[in-house]
Amino acid sequence: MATKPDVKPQMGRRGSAPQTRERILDLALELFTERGYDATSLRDIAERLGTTKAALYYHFARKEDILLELHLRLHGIGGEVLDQLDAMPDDAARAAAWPQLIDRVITQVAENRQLLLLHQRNQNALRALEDDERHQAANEDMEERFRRLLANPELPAETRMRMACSLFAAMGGIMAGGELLGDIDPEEQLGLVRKIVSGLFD
Amino acid sequence: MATKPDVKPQMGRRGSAPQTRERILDLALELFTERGYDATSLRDIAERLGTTKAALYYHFARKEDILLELHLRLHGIGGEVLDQLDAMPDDAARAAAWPQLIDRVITQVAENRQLLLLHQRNQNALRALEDDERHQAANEDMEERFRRLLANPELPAETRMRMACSLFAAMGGIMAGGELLGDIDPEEQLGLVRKIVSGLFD
DNA sequence: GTCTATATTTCGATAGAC
DNA sequence: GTCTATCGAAATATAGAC
Repeated sequence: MATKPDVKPQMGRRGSAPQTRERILDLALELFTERGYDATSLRDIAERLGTTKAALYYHFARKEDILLELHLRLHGIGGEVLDQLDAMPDDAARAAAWPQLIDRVITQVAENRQLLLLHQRNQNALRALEDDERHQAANEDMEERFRRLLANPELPAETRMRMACSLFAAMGGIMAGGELLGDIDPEEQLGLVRKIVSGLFD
Repeated sequence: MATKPDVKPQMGRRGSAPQTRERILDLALELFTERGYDATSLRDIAERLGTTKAALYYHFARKEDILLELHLRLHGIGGEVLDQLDAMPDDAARAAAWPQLIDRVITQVAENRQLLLLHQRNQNALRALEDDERHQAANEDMEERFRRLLANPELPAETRMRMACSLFAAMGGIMAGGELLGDIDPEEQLGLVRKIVSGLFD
């Protein structure tokens, strides 16, 4: 019940190998996104990292914990935007503020593209993680909170659908732009998405 | 090289157990979508189907083949729409016809929601399938053909981004509507999405 | 902190009876 | 067409030396 029952390695005193944990996470993020969590073995990670499976187990007790830590980074992303949402009196006010919210979401999505790719391509593994104990707290991820808002039956149907469509248009446009519109300047892409999506609220 | 090198069981003459293959596919579609292809073992499928792993291997030589067959159903969906696209002279004409195309896509998506969920939640497994021989033909799935069109650098950037955003808004709205807007009549949902997305082309 | 070696489990796939 | 039984490979995870 203590706050920190197991102290993690975190960082060694000197420059020994303090950032190994980070290197594992970065590589895992890359591999989990491009071939999927289930299809990525610890052996894959260890090999490409130039170490062994056992070394990974020094830093993470279970394979799940690697994905879990990446999931926590994901939680951090929407925090600012969602706290802003929670501060509003009711869902009607939230719906009214939607256009400004989408604008911030676009920024956040563009800045955290790879983490969102991880989420998008490993929805199943992440959901299994949430069902799997020791994860109750901080379970409030962006998706779930959006879901709750859109599910409110007291808002007009058209309002709700418009919120959903604009969210998908914004996220999809930014996410897909990276691969499909590679010849277009990223900043220009952001501007285009903002302009196009804003057209949904006239 | 023959057209049908291996004759599949298909259907037994009488009512013996002709639809076993279909039952496997239906259950696999359900399990693959809700827990993922990699996380679904043949034992899982066999158990919930009330049979054994070995029985599955009579109908499908490899686990991959089950996913492959479901993938083929997916190919069939967009065919009509995409043939219509191919019949046009150039990408500029295709871009001009985009609003009508989105309208048909909305219909198709709504009618094949679960298959599209399978695709969305198993992108990695499906991509691995395509790299994995004996799948060269019919490799023209909807996604790839859309991708090619949107990647054409000769179209104006805004046109391309508008196409992308409208596609995501339409697909996302329909797909998410099933879970988020369950209290709203599905037909009304379709109408709302059509109306909202059409606002992107004014 | 990282290694070698191994335990343990599970999965995909096969063999052969019925 | 379906079963029992089993093989072989690969994965997660652990033990213990350094």
